[in-house]
Amino acid sequence: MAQRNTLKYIILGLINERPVTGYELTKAFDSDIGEFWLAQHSQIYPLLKRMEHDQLITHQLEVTGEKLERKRYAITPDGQQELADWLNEPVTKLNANKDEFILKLYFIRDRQDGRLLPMLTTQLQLHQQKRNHLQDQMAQKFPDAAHIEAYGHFLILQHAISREQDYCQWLTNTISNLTA
Amino acid sequence: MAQRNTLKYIILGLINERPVTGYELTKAFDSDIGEFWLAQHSQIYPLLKRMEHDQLITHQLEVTGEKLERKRYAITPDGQQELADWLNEPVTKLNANKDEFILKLYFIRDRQDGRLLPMLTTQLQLHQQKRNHLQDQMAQKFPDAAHIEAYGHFLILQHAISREQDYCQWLTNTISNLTA
DNA sequence: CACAATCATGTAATTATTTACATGTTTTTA
DNA sequence: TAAAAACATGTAAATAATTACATGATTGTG
Repeated sequence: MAQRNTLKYIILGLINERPVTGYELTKAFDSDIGEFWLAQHSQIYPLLKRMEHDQLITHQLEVTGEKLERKRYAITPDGQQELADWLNEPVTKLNANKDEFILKLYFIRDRQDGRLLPMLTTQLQLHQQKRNHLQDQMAQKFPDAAHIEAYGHFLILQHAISREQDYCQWLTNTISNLTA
Repeated sequence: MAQRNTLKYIILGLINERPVTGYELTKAFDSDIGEFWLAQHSQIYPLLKRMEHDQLITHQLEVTGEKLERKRYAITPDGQQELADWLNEPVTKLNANKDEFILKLYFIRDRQDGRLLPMLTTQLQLHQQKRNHLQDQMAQKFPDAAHIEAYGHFLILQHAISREQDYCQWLTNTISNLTA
């Protein structure tokens, strides 16, 4: 999916919260934000370079120990403007939820097909794991429901949990219909 | 997202059901399968050519009227084998659900932010529309719950509806929390 | 202290995907 | 019957994304 520039805006958003390194940005996709977008370091580093060239961000070198260098990127006013423009632009079309399991399922026409049950149970395990992990994240990051700092972050985590819960429920129902 | 070959397998699966043209394959992504993967004709036609070269499919020319030619592709035994291999290979990792709206939401830290409510209501409308459309599809394609031909197709449509329902519910709850 | 894991940053090659360019036919509708 | 919509198939150029190649430093652990 060559989605127009989305990664650039995610990076702007993350850098806007606080100055970060390419390594930290890469890590961000292991966490909650990774539920809704993915990127590898090999995509991130060249993009940071381009964004700095376009004067959306700047960096400052940091050194740990003798030699280990790190570039900590900060957002510029131009970068903040572009981030704001993106945020203000309404989202009028929905992305496809790419899901390889669902596609395989589509091609299984026979309710009696022996592949169905193992596929569904494997998938249920995966989504239960994911749901549990997200619930742990919620407990860890938002222990006090009365004091939520990053409201958007809270909302998307809540949404991810709800989505996984729904996915698990559908799988569970399907399995029980099948085994009935 | 350069997802390994998924489109190839989707095409094999669709051609396996019945011989189809590139145009029909393109159209398939406007319908239910498009909830879980997307492709344009500019990706499909060259891929069909490559797949025929790899002897996974063959085509037969059809003519309508005087000149309008159409290539109707059929699957070969090699193609069927590759499709079966793909179907039997367990899906062990989940795709990210790319969602640009959710990403924007992530960066809105303040519960009082004026952009929040319009974003949420716009998004609710989109997902309600999608849910309604999918429900219409369900009624049209599977009018008789007792006689379901393509069980996998039925399941993924059910899942898509459930997903949209959950999305709408979450948005509705969020909006009502916000306006309370 | 040796080894493993993690930190840290890049580039190259390949593949996937989108957007734009390009052309012509047939069917439907006003 | 003229125009619009849908049918039908392709290629080219650009962008996005993955996988592999490449290197080295620091920290934690046994």
